[in-house]
Amino acid sequence: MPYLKKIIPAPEPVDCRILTAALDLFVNKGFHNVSVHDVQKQADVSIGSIYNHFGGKEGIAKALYNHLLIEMQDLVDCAINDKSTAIDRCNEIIKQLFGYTETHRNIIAYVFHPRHNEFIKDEVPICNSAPFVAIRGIIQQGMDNGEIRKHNLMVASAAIFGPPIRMIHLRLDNTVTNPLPESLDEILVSIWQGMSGENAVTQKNEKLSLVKKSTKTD
Amino acid sequence: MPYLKKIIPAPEPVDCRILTAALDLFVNKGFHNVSVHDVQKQADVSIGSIYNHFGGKEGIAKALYNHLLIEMQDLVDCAINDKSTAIDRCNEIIKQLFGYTETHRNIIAYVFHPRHNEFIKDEVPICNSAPFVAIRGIIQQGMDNGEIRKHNLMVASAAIFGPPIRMIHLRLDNTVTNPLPESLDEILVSIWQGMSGENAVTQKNEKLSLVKKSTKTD
DNA sequence: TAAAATAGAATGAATGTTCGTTTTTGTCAA
DNA sequence: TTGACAAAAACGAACATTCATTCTATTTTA
Repeated sequence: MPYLKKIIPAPEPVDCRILTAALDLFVNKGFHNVSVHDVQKQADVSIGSIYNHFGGKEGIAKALYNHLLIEMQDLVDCAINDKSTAIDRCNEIIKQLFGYTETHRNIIAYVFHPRHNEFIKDEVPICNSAPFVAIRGIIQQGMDNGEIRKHNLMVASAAIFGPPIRMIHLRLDNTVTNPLPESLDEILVSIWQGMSGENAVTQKNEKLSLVKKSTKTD
Repeated sequence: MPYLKKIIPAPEPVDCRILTAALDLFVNKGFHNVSVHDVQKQADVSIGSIYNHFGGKEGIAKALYNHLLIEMQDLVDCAINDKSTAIDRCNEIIKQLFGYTETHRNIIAYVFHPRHNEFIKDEVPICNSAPFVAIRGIIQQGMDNGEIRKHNLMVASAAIFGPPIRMIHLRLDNTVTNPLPESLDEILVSIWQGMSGENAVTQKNEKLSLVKKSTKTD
C-alpha cells in the first residue's frame, strides 16, 4: 500500500526545520535560555546538521536575523510601490506590521527584539538596517514636501513609529489583549492629529504649557 | 599620618558595590553574558558576600529591579504632586525620563530593558508594575476630563509614551546622538498636536486617507 | 565571645562544539 | 535497470569549558 506512505507531507528541508524551531524557541524562551540541544530536539535533526548548516548557535541567530530583515525590506518596498505619499506609506507599513504581529508573531517578536547585539555580534544594529533606513527615507521625503511637519529626522521617526512599535511590544507581552488591527485607525489618527482633547490647555500656534520660554511675548 | 588614610573615601557598603557593579555589567553586556565572577571582580567583593546578600545571580537582578521600580514610582509621584493636569504630568514624566537617560543611563537602560522575564522569574512584568500603572491612571483621568482625546487606554498610553520611549531606546543604542532633553519640546509638540504638515492630505474632521470606509458620506 | 560578614577553593551540572561514523544522494558505466 | 562509488548530508557520543553554587575557614562586628 504505497499510498499510505504518500500521505506523509513532503518533509521540510532540514535547514528550514532548524530555523523554524530556533525562531520559536528564541522568541519564547530567549536566546540564552535555549541550548543547541533544545533546537536539535525540537527541529528533530542532529547536532551535526546544525553545525553543518549554520556553524553553531550564533550562526542560527544570524541566519534568522538576515533572513527576516529581507522580509522586512520587502514589506517596506511594497508600501513604497503601492502608495504614493509619505503618510500613506507609513500608514501602510504600520498596517502590515500590525497584521503580521497577529499572524506571524514570532517573526515580529524576533525583529523587534530590542537587544540583538547581546547575542549577535558584528551585524548592523536593527535600527540602522536597510528597512529601517528606508523608512526614515520615506519620512525625510515627507518632510521635504511638506506632508510631514519638519523635525529632526530621528524625532519624526520616533513620533510616527514610536506609538505603533510600543503597541507591538505591548501586544507581544500580552499586556494588550486585542488584536492590533482593531486599534489601527485610532493609532493613526493619534499620530497625525495628536492627542489633545477638547479641554486641553494647549492651543494651536502656541507653545505647550510645559515650555516656559516665550509664553508672554508671542 | 592618619590623615593619609582618611583621604580614602568612605567605602561604599558591600551590597551597594555589588548592585552598582551588576547594574553596569548587566546593562552593558547583557545579563546572560555576565558571570557572578565578573560581578565579584568588578565590585571587589567575594563570591560568598554575593550569595550572603542576594542569594545568587538572579537575586541581584531582582533586587535591582525592585529597587529601581521604587525610584520610578517616586518619579511618577513627584510629577503627580507637582503638576495639576494630565498633560502636564505626562510631560513632566517624559522630561524627567529624558534627563535621567543622560545622567543615569544605566538605570534607565535597566528599567526599559524590554525582556526582564528572560532572566527574572516571578516578578510583575514592567508594564504592569506600579509606576506604569500609575501613568495609565494619569492618562485615564485626562481622558475622563476631556484633556486627552478619548481612546482605548492602552492605545492612548502608546500614543503618548510610545514616542519618548522610542527616543530613549534609540538614545541608549547611540542611534540618536543628541542628548534627549534637546528634543523634548519637539517630541511633546508632536504628541499633542500630531505630525501632519501644511500639505498633508489629511484634514481635520475627516478620516485619514488610509481609512477607506465612510469617506464619501461624511 | 558569639554572631554576622567575608573569603575563595572546590564542585558538579549545563552546554557549545568537535569529529569519526553512518546514511543518503547523485553520477556514470555496464 | 543495475551496481559501483564518490560527495554531501546527517548523526550523536564524547569532550572541554564555562559558570552558578556550595561549603568550610577566616575576619570583622557588636
